[in-house]
Amino acid sequence: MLFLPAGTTVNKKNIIELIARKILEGKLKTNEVLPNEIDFSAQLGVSRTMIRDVLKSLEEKGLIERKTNVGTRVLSIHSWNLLDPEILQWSSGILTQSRFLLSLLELRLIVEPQAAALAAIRANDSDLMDIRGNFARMLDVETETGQMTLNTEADIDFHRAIIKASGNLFLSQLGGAIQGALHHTIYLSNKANIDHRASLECHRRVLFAIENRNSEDAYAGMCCVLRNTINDLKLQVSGVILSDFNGETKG
Amino acid sequence: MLFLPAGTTVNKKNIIELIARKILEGKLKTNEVLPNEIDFSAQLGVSRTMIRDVLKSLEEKGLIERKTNVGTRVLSIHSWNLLDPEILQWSSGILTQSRFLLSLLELRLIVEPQAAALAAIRANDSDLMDIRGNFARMLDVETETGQMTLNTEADIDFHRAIIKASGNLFLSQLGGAIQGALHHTIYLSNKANIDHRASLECHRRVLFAIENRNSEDAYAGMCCVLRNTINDLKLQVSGVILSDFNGETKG
DNA sequence: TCTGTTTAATTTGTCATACAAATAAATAAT
DNA sequence: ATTATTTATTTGTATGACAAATTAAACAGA
Repeated sequence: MLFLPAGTTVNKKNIIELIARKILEGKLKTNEVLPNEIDFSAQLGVSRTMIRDVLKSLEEKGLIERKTNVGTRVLSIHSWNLLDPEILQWSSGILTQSRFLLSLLELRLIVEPQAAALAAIRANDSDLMDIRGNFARMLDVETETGQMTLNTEADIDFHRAIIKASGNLFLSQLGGAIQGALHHTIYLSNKANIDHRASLECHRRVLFAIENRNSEDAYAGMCCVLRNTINDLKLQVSGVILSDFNGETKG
Repeated sequence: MLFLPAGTTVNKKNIIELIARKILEGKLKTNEVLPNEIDFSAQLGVSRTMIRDVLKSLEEKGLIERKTNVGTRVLSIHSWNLLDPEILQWSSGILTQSRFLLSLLELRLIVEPQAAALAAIRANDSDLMDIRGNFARMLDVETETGQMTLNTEADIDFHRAIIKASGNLFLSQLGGAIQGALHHTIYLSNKANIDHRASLECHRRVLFAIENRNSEDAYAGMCCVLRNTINDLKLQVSGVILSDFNGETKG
């Protein structure tokens, strides 16, 4: 039985998110069969039409599969469309699991330095203004404790602006996908309660490199930024990019 | 007025593909408004229910946007979910446009060498068997003209197996997305009617490197493979990864 | 004539119901 | 026991009606 949290308005978006989160968090397990459409709609107090719309959305995201006379089955993580921005946004619950989080950081390590290098080559005036502006906003910090903290939203926008400036259609899409995840890694990083002076300097280095059309340094600077993030998260990583997941075996 | 090609059965999948291709090929231009649901369903001879299902799919892929009393508007390429495997598969028509094709090759240059390096570290026995098997299949060539050609499907599977062996959840997803595109670049490459002996040797180098757990060489080998592809396509590329798109300006 | 408000028209969104198609499970026939 | 047939269940499609949202038109007032 699934229920919307009290006070939540019953609409399509909320129902989709409710079910999606249950699946992503593992409350609804792989191969588990959901109620049939009639019962399901009755349980949630909506029409079958709406439930079908909801299930269609979840199906397109690779979370479920529907078959006549079988019903709606939950698919495994290998079928999930992890790059879907909404999926990432709803994945806060599983982002602490190392396999997932490390895969994500690994992706960032692969993509973002190259994106920064390309941005150094291709960024136009508008792109530069965006990147510069977001860097400036990062400094708007409330120094309550005197410790150096950064503006999370500006940090995210900074990374996004660089990916956009890379001028690559597919990287831009990944940027959209990474955004939700960035939010969480940065959040976790901030929660780790670490002084971000070093990180800020790396960010500045990236900005300068892009402004000076120095793609090698942009690449190196972005590596530095990400290495800082990894250190902040106290994750054990090594190897070419990131080595094996702390001895975890693959699925 | 949209019509399905003669002989095509009228079902959801075909209608989705029909409209999607029209949008991807530019026959339906950005901001263009499609017929309302009633008229549209009448034109295609299906129910409004089905048209709504079709439009919902297209909406989730970022191709269109629906608004009350405005109708269904075609969105610009920046909203398209380019990483969706189906979108890539249907994009054959625009894959010859340099901006799109180069963005794609660039993505492969960024992702695949790193994936090969990771595969060298993490591939298990099953992964190795897959990679080895696909390489072997590449050699099953019909040497009609005596010229060296490769088995396209095996080639694709080879790349896919490596990305899968990287053990990274997100790279695997990209692999699925890249697959359709791989098909086309390899197709174009084959059409270029070039001797693939050199390319095959690079592939072999990647296989050996992964088998010997030599990630640096796996990385270098994959770069070699891709550089071959780029040469085959006779594309002008330079710079850190790939330089500016032959003087094209960004949008 | 211009401006702001109200009204009407259009289009998507939701609901209810009925039936078709597909498929798994139960049953009967050999 | 095996195979074919029937039956039941579940999703898929069709239809018609109304709700909700939003644009466009009509209109009133200055």
